[in-house]
Amino acid sequence: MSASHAALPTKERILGAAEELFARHGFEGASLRQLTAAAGVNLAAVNYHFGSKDRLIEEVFRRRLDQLSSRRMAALQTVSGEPDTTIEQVLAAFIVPALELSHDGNGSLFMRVLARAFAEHDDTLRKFLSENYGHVMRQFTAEFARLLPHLNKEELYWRVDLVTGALTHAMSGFGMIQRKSDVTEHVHREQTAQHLIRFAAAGLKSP
Amino acid sequence: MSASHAALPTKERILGAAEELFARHGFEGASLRQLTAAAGVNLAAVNYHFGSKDRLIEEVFRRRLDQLSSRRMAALQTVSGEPDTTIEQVLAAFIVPALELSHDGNGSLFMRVLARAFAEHDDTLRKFLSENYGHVMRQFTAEFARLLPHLNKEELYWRVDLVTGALTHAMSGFGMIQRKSDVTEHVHREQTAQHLIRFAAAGLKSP
DNA sequence: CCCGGAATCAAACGATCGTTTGAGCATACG
DNA sequence: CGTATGCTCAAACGATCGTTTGATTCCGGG
Repeated sequence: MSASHAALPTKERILGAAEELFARHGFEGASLRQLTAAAGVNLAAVNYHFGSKDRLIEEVFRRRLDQLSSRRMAALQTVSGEPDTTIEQVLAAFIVPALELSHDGNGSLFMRVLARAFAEHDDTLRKFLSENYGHVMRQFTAEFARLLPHLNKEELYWRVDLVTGALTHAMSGFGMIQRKSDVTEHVHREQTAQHLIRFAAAGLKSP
Repeated sequence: MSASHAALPTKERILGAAEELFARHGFEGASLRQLTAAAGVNLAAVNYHFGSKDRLIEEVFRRRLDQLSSRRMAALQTVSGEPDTTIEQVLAAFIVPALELSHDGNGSLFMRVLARAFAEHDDTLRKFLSENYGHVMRQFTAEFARLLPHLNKEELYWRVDLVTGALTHAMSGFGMIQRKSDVTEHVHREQTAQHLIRFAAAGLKSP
């Protein structure tokens, strides 16, 4: 039934199963025995290919965040710095790549993994995220600062922070909003993006 | 050093230590041995007083959520149903009690516990929260519906959901916003409430 | 053909988990 | 005084955790 038992190499199968089980049971809650069983590989394969469980966790993040960050930066480049750039365009550059991530593979589960990582307050993990992907947030914040010159630094940071909270919440599927069976996933993703962008833009623009 | 070794009864000491360690290490990450050691009680005391770790977790929620919910409902009663009720008033009734929770005891840690509970996607816990405290969210949503009659049901649900995400994010101390040393905690709490209310009100009112 | 490094495997390691047990202690009531 | 009752304690239970080991299988280059 599960397609992950296909001809994929062992490393990829472990990463896929890890993403799913970390999202479902957390980093401490998902054991390597559950994980390797789901991936259809031997228990020792994790330590052989990744060295330890912690390094496996890092790889799960790296695989998804590398493409997410580059897509976000690329999208931001095409709209930023212009005289007619809009808040909505910058928000779209931030949001749409994240929603698209849930298109391929089990990417949607990764947003739940990410939300968990935030909730866990794990200093090691936060440092890893900040060091490797902090420049993306800084770039977006700089563009928001340009488009909202009337906001002082503190106000701006607050609002960007609240936007991030709303996005993380929505993208990780916390809330009550679920896709109805009569809309395709593609349509649902576009609706989600529109709701997010409209809400966040209003909050950011508030005088 | 830790004040929790005072004359408090065993049950209270366990609940206090549990709140702190669950916030810091998660429900699965915090062991009963760490927990009872921090509380200065015997390992078996948890199972004696609470029956199991799961029931202890429920009690941690019940203790804080009972007062949070009743304070929210009381605050809502004083402003709802009037012809001149404002969105900001309803938001304040929702937000301020949560921020005040972090005033007494280690209540601030509880918001992190709550954020974790959302992130964990634990069905048992979500069912418990929904059954015992779902009526609060429903009451607030009904009042928002009255004040925003131009929004259809789906739009309203989306926006309330995004507001909840922003609040949870901010109140659990995810983001970069930290209290500066030159402002008292009381002032910081008022500033936080103002930022939250302004941002959320703008998002809700967006046409 | 054969050999050598990569990969997989079953099995075991010590540590730690939540829970249970039964003896010991306290305080209050007849 | 004797004895219940509520609570605490050290110790042990079986289960499960991440990790390591050493043997076995697989496969391409000399």
